[in-house]
Amino acid sequence: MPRTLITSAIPYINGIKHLGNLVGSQLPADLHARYLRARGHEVMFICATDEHGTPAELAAKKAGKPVAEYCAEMWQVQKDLAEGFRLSFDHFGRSSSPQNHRLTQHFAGRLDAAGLIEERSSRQVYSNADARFLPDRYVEGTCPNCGYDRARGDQCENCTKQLDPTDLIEPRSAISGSTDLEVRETKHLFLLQSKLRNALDEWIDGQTGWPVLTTSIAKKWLHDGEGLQDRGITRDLDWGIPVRKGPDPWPGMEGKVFYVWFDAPIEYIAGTAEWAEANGHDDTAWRRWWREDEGAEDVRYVQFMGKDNVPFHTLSFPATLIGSGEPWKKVDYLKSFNYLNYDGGQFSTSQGRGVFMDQALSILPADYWRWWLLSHVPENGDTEFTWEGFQSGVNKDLADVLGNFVSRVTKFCRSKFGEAVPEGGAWGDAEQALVARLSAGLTAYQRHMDAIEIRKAAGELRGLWVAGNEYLQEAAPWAAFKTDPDRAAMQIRLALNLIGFYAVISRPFIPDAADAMLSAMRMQGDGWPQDVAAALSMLEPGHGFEVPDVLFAKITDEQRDGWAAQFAGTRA
RNA sequence: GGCGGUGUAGCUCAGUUGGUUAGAGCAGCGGAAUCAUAAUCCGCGUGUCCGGGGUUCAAGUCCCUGCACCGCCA
Repeated sequence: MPRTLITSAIPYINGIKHLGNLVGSQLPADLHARYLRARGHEVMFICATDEHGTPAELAAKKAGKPVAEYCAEMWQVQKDLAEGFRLSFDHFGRSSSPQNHRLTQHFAGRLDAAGLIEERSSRQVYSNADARFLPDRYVEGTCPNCGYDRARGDQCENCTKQLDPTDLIEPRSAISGSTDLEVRETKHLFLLQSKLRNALDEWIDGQTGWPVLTTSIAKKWLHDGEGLQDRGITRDLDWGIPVRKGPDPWPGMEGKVFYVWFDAPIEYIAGTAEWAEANGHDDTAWRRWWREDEGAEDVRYVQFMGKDNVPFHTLSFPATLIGSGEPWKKVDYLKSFNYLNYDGGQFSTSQGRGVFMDQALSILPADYWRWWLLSHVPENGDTEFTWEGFQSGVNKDLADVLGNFVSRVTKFCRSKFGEAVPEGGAWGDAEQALVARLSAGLTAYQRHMDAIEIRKAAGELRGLWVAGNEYLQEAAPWAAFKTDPDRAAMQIRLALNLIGFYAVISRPFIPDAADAMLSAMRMQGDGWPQDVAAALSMLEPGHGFEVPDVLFAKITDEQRDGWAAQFAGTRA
């Protein structure tokens, strides 16, 4: 059985994600996981929350809660929303887990033993009032260049001049506003990525079939200017994974934690370890996915992420894995996405612009969003979300083409033959032609799904739905019924089978509707169709079914306009 | 400023290694049908493929250049 390891970029903990975040990693990853499971692969699909770093601390402070408590709550919120969108993670972990603590410390220890870590001193701004070091961007002051009084310590947003926090006039803490600041000497660990440049270069050269965008970003960072830079992997914070050398203390690093970007990708591995523990398995259960010397040599590892995450996944994380000197599984295929824009601008978490996951589920079922987002996923360029486009896409594809097909077939059968698959008649040329059409379409669909060409796959799937309507239109069982009831029975028997066929192949996109279709047809729906003719003969005459409720209610113009107005401003 | 991306029908987008009259969905127009969520099916596109040069027997597709928009980096 083929084995596939799938990870989605892990969402940051400080709030509910918007649809742009969802469509850029978790949702396409879920589609792939569901598809491969349906095709009989053994799949391990891991996601988690990314919990460390200053923004989490500040969000917790703003919420008036201890950061650990805040993260625990937000993890639950994000987990529930993921379930609401039917994201089928095998495990949704936390980067703050004990497993990640151990693994992150383990990797740091290995990297140090390999001579890849160096201690360096630097001078950073310390806030006495906040009792903490301030990252550059949390120091505010007046820009020496343009006089803007809210310039940040890394850059002035007004004149875009690159700044050092010590350049600022009248610097103050962005956290407390305190001006009681001083510059202190502090030591940090640096990962000597420069020493791994050749190894990374070789590894990337060995990858075939990666998108040009992915390899070009990696190559640029490897070779541009002075080449790959060494990277600080520790911070002066309380909330994070304490710096340790494996299980041992790291002299001189007391009170410091690892940088969030060092521990976050390791959570992919740790999350799998969390899965094992949660399910009562021992370590071999997760190591067979991650260690090439312990069973992972035949695993295919696919990552999903937005394009902004590509450098970390092509360079930083591989540097950690390669530098460890241990045979950890590295990514085989990296699928990255562009951005989803909202109605002429960007989705924005900080400005609350656009539709957020909780809001989306509060107005429409998950399948509506899944279908539209996946069929418009920004694979080749940025994509635009507009309420008009969403409405027409959903109404046409789901309500008119698929939903109505189910409705017309089941209702016609009920009125003419009753609520059971009718008997009589035999396939003719039209039915054979339909099988040929569906077989070709299914093959194309599978090819696109295998290649993770999501928009093309969605288009092909839609075409298969249309083919059913075309057949029905040409066969016209409502006309045949008057002159040749057996023939009408055969036609409608085929159409009823088609509902089950559609349910199975559409399930990765619209799992709830697919389940409703299967349930109405009283089918299990397990088993991907190997042979279309056989799949369309599964339901025997006499097999009972129900007419389901309307699968997809249409979005009205009033609803559309109301939502457009509701989400035009900022989030309450 | 450096790097990269994008610019194709009213809208959203496909267009593989350059090769016949540039495609799809939606919207629009016309028709068929009436089983169905007023749903479905069929037919209909005179587009400066952003502008300008160039390479070639042949360019939306390659090269140069200009413009517009968008990112990333410094």
